Formats: sequence, C-alpha cells, structure tokens
Amino acid sequence: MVRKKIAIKRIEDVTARHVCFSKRKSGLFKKARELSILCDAEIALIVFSPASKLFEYATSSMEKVIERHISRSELNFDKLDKTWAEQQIRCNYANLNNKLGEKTSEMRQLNGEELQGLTLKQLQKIEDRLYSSLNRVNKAKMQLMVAHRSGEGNNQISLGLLIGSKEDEGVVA
Amino acid sequence: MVRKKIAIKRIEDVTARHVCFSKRKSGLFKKARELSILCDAEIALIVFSPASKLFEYATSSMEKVIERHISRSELNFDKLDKTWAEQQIRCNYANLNNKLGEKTSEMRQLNGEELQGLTLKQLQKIEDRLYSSLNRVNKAKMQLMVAHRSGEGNNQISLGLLIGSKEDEGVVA
DNA sequence: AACTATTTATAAGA
DNA sequence: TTCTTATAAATAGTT
Repeated sequence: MVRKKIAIKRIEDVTARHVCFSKRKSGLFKKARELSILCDAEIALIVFSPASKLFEYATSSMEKVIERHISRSELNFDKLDKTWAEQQIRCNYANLNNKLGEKTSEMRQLNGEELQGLTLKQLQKIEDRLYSSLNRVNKAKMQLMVAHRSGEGNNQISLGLLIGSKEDEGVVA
Repeated sequence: MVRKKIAIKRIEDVTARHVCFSKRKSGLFKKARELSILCDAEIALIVFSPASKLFEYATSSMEKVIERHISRSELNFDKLDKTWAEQQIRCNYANLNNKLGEKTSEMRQLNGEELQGLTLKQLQKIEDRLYSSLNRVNKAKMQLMVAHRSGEGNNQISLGLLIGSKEDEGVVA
C-alpha cells in the first residue's frame, strides 16, 4: 500500500483515473469546507469530472452567483460587453483547437497509427490499454446478451444476473 | 508542533485565523491543481479571504468565465450590433466544440467507457476496431524486436519483414 | 468498499 | 511571512 509517491501527471489507466478522481475529489471538497469554516472564508469550488459530471461546493451567497454560471451552457453574450465576449471566444477557440489536436493524436496512437518511434515499453503500454478496453467492451456485450435473453426466457433468472453483473453505475440503465 | 487535532470551527483568534488561512489556502489550491492534472478534470476554485481578498484557480477556459463573474455585476448591457466577424467566430467555435465532443466521446467508447446504450452490433464494431489496433501495435512491437536483432544479425531479412508488414493505412480515420 | 503503509498537510513554535 | 517538526490527515496500491 502506497509503495511510492506518484508523479503529478495525467493517469492514463481509465479505472485508476476514476478511482483517483473519486478519492481526491472528496478530499478536495472536505478541505474547502474546512477552510471556509475555520477561517470564515467565502469559497466556491466547481469540478467537472472527465465525463463532464458536475460537482460543486459554495459558501452562502456565492452559491447563487456560481449556480447561475453553471446552469448556463451557452454563454449569454447579449449581457456581456462585446469586446470581452469576443476575446473570450478567441481564447476558447484556441483552447479547443489544442485539445482537439491532443485528442486526435492520442486516438491515432490508440488506433495503432503513428506508432513509429515509440519504444517497446510505450507500445506495451498501449497494448495493455487496448486489452483493458477489450475487456470492458466484452463485459458490456455479455450484459447485453444476458439482458436480451431475459426478453424471451425466464425473467427471474436473468434479472438476477443483470443485477449481479452491474458494476459501475449506469451500465445497464 | 501539532499537539492535537483541531476541531473544525471558526478560529476566534485573528492572527491564528490568518495564519491558518494562508497555510490551508495553499494546500487547497495545490490539491485542486493536482486533481485537475491527475484526473483530467475541469476545476474552478474561488476563495475570498476574511478580509475579502480574492484568490482563484481555474483550468482552461473556465478561468475567464469565472473571473468575469467575480469582478461582477456591473454587466455591460452593450447589446446587439453583432458584426459578421463575431458571428463567424462563434460559428467556428461551435463547430470545434462539436468536433471535440465527438472525438472525446469516440475515445471514451474506444476506452470502454460510456458503453451503456450501445447495441450489440455497435459493441462488436468497437471490439473489431480494438482488435485491429492490437494487431497494429503487435506488428510494431515485432518490427522493433526484429530491428533490434538486426543490429547484431542479418539486415536483409528484417528489412523485408518491415516492408511486408505495412498494410492498411487509415482503417479507422 | 475497506485496509494500511506511506506520503502529504499542517498546528504549533521559532 | 517563512522555516521546522511532530503529529494528523490523505491517499496509492492492494485486497
């Protein structure tokens, strides 16, 4: 347990990343709450998970302010002054462009393109990642087949299997 | 030095409160930064000290949005008169956003996340794709190993293998 | 989800 | 504010 300190860089393994997110998120929110109470500070904390799920914490009055910003999925440009809005768009644009580039490149490697120049170790890592993906896809297939069979056969049994095979939430729902 | 754990309640002594604020604030921001990097999360954190001094942290584009809201309330109702250029930028922005969304979603599926709701056929397709990726990665590994051996052995053979193993480019793209 | 060895944060003191 | 250090708290890896 905790054999080593970890480097602060993106965790590639999906499962590990989710677990880490869940753990550290609670830690972060706890710290925020403590700071606000101990030191009488106003705090707003917004966290979007990699899957874009929203988590938030805010003390008192700020809550309303922040809430408003979150619930807006489109920026309300009409209410903002134009120059700022334009800058904002440009900034986001560049940002998006970068992200798109990164994602594309990552996907290419995962696809097995752009493999030249990688070390054996790096290739091994990609291979491992692909295998775990395959595993998850296979599980999903199994669940589907079980669910499907339940449509024609004995509902009691298949329902039991379904529940038993549910692991991360929403797989079957 | 840390004689005891402290209770989480407002620190009455002003000096002690300030010191605590300063220390815990850095800790909180550090944790926020780490979470965002490790888990690829979007985070915005706003802290007002008891003396109403502002501290903030935000990943990427959220920064500007939040900043704007902090400097708050004096919204410029500089409505309308949107130039063609601005419209254009917004259009591109929306476009990029969509693309990024698609890519992200595609990658998640390829990763074996977000598999819920897919049909058996779709899952099969993802599985096939993963298998071909694995194939390509394996080939790359082989090439590396052969190339490595060729450093000591027969160059002709490994070159032949290299050329022979190149096949379908852009299967997925 | 629970455990625990370690790392990390931090309360008190200087 | 910054440093030190003993102790409390968080958490990475494992089960």
